[in-house]
Amino acid sequence: MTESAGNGRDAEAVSRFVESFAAHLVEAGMPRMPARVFAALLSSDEGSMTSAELGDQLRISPAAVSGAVRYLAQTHMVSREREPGSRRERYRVHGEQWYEALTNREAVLKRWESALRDGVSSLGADTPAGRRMAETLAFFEFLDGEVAALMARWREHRKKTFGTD
Amino acid sequence: MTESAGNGRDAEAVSRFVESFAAHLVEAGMPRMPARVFAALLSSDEGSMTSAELGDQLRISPAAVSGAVRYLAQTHMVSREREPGSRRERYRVHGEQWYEALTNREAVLKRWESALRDGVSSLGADTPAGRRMAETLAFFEFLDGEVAALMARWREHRKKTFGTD
DNA sequence: CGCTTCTTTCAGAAATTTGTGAAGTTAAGG
DNA sequence: CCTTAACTTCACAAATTTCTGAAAGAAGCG
Repeated sequence: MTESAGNGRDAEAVSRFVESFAAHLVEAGMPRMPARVFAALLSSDEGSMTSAELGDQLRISPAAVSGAVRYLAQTHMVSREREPGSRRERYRVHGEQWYEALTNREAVLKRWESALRDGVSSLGADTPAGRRMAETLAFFEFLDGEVAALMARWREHRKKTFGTD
Repeated sequence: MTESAGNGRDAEAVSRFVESFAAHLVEAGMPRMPARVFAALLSSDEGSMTSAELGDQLRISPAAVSGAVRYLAQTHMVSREREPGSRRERYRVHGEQWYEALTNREAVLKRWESALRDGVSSLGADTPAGRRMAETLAFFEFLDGEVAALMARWREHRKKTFGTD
């Protein structure tokens, strides 16, 4: 049997997956440590781990965990919660909502739109470059509306498929 | 008047916009030089520039232009074209299609799905972590289908708004 | 063919990013 | 309060990335 402890998981395979998944996140622009920590959390059965568990599994210092977790919390990909009656903290992935956060660029889209508006006026609304910028702006505005609707459809779809709501 | 040459553009303002737009791209995960080059191209009236023009405007070496352009070409954000009867090359943004490229993750989505499938089997389809992974996978598969439809709606919307097709 | 103009490659310098150990801070539990 | 467990911050060393100058490589043009 390839399983180590009685935890019902092949630690080797899980670790490989964690690292490979983290690599994808890195490629998508996430810093290395946050990516590894996030992948580890996502692969945990509880969906949450303590700082010590993370440092232990990933072989990184408490400082690295701290930095990674700060990043993840700021970008709303994990939440921190205090273990009652202990100075231990748990970091948790919002179960099925993390990828919603990924697409829920809300604020991000707004910043892009604002930057593009600046562009249109810097370039001149009546120039070819300005028009190109205006069209890009229109695309983002369009996206803005579509994303919300798309996520609504997903929740519907998920409920039908998983019964999870 | 704040315009310098007779080119009808406030070079200062345009440059500021180029740098600020590039900064957004960097934040979104694009390397610095490609981002700056891309922003410059996007802000040009012709939608295309030569290597020399780019190096000149951005104050970077030919080597840097070369590297940036290679990146952009590989990711399909610009195309290279030879100026007929010259060894000069022009780099061009695909007008209104660059942001389609941004969303047209096609291959990217497939890679994620494949990684997630690995995850489900590494974690065990019957474990909590495995189920979480399976649901994420379902989300990406869902996205896959939605993105195409969304872009179709955009083209429709664009035609109505800009008459550009 | 060789000259010339442009682009690419490459090795290395410079800057940036990353992760650590160690000291510092906070808060639980006596 | 004091002790101690846990997390955070900070300065720095190490690794990585980024950009350049220089040299080599194409390709038009005579």
